[in-house]
Amino acid sequence: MKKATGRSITIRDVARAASVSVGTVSRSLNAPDSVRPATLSKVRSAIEALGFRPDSRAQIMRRRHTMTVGFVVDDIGNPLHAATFKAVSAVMRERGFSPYLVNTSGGADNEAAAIDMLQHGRADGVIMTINSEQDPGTLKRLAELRIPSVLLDRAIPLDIDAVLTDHAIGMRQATDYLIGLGHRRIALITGGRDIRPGRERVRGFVEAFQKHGLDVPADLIRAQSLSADYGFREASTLLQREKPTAIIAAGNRILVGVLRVIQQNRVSIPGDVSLIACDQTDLALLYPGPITLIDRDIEEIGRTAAHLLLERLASSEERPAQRISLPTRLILGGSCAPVTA
Amino acid sequence: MKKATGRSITIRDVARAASVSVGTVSRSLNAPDSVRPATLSKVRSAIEALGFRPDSRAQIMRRRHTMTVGFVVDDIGNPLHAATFKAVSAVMRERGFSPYLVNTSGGADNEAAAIDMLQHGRADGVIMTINSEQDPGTLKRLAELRIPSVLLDRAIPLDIDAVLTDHAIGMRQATDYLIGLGHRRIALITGGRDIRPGRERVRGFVEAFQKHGLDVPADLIRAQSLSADYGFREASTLLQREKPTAIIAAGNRILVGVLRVIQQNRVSIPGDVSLIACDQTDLALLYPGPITLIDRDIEEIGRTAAHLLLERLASSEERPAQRISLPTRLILGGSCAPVTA
DNA sequence: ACTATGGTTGGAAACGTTTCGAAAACGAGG
DNA sequence: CCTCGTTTTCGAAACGTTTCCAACCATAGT
Repeated sequence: MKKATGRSITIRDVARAASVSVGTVSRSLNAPDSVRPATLSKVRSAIEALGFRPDSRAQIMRRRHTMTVGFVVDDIGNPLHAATFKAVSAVMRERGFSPYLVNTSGGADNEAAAIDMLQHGRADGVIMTINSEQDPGTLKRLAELRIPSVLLDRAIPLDIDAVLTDHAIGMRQATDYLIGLGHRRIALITGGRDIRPGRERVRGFVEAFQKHGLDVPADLIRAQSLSADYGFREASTLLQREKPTAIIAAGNRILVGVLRVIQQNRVSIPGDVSLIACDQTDLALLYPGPITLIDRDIEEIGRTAAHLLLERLASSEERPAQRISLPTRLILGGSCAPVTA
Repeated sequence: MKKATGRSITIRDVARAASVSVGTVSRSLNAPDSVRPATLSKVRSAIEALGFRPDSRAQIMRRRHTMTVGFVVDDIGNPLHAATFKAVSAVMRERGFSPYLVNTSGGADNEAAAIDMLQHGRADGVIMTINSEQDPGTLKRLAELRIPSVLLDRAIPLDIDAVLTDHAIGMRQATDYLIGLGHRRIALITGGRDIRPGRERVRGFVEAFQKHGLDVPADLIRAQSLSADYGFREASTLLQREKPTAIIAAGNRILVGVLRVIQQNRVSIPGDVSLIACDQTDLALLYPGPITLIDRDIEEIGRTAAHLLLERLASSEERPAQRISLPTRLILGGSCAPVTA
């Protein structure tokens, strides 16, 4: 249990102790087969004796890669991001990479900073969910990104790999289902149209009504933010004034807000209003009973992103960006009922 | 939008372009005041023209620090860890550090690997929740850790800073409250005694009974794992066989499992059984109504850990490890009722 | 005995930055 | 015009590895 001594032991110290050259020590570490057993054991015991551990700063500097990949999200409090990261981590670790996560707390500045920090030698690749899809600064930075990257659920006009979810189709299905139950006044609460999931969900929602030749309840569409607060606010005013017969809480944080309103006002689900959520979170699965939801396979999203990145990492040859789109599926819970009126 | 060219631009290229020395370029970057305005602008425009960006690999190698701190957890799917990390991040970022998170998925091996990777030059400091509190290998590695570190909610016989929660007191209070309501057959489900929170919670639970001169319902104590599955299993058998009048689900993942049982078996809360949870998660706040819970200030835990680490980071002088203990408080929800019998 | 041959080893260069001592440039005071 | 003290700049060394090339050493083949 020695104190942290000033200078640390270098490969040179080991070389001297084992009376071999630095090159040999290095090779003993990285290609043990290329050094004679006798020499190897001399080196090994010197390493042991001195307690030498290679300085990864220097290693990273010399070999031009870090064997780490970054995962950038706006809010790790979102269980979806956490699950995705875990899936990514599993694949990456298996292939010898150390994955780590950076939380930007949203904000174009923070996202830019995160990209910057990863940019030059902190990570070999990056998987990210960028919120400032439109921010010119961010876009520029992404364009100039020199390491392989994969975007999650975002589509930007750049040559970058992406793993997407078919939100439009999923939403159309869900809306369709509600319409089939006789609902017409269906409210949709979701994220802003400036970011892909919001845009696509609104599109699917609208398409479902159009397919049936029905008027789109445009006044019931609230698409501005994925936050719990937004969900709370919009659900409050909707339930108070517009009285929809069904609500689609499209975003797992939004669901938290919506459920808060439902709980506070003792709204009965599905008695007073039908409810559809997105993604299997603890809350959606457990609430009073399981909520009907638009689900997707988060694990697969993570794995797909990881593999996409690994491909790029492996072969340095250029190839056009890939966009892989994964489906959703509707899981029926107990939160929807036919309209009685 | 230039293609990734083979060799990248170095400080030497800039020096040549601006016809100054490398030293001057370096100083223009790091201490602009020490270079004449005329020279500075020459250098700046050369940098601009060439699109030079310093290679942080080399910077890290040269200056001996990375300005990053690692945050190690076993499961980032746990909302508590996520919240703690966010709090840590906020403080650290403010002070110029880039925090990042590593998920070990539990397992002594993975934890050891994470520590190893941070160890040498990946991070300047580390905040962690180590599950293998007893694992000799892990312990050894922690003892040899050469960078400042803070342990969260873990106490090991080593000279390491730690931020702890007063689980025992919190649990004693909660148990006390239930006893006051007339409960005697109180079940406790929590993590293993080999890890601090489990150990302390059991202690507090036992103390509460002893204080009242009551027999401890030892058969109702289930302390082995903090997982949702464990919560589910134990709640199932408890409700089926032992019929407690109250359950304390001490651990937010455990709560998920317990609620699953409650939902599936249509157990009425607090009609059939009273329930106390730990920590303000979405689920605990919203379930059917807010659950009575043993709460703690996660933000403060994160901030405290961050500050502890910053202190060590700032002054390199040795000082004995600090252990800071933070309180819990009981928040009354609607999940507890007096026993009627 | 002498030369190929193939596996090992030594030593130095390189990676891109920061830093340090010395040299140069500058401005002011005599 | 010279000297002195301050700023500013130069150039090289250093950080701890990896990697490359040349040198070395056996052994086997002739």
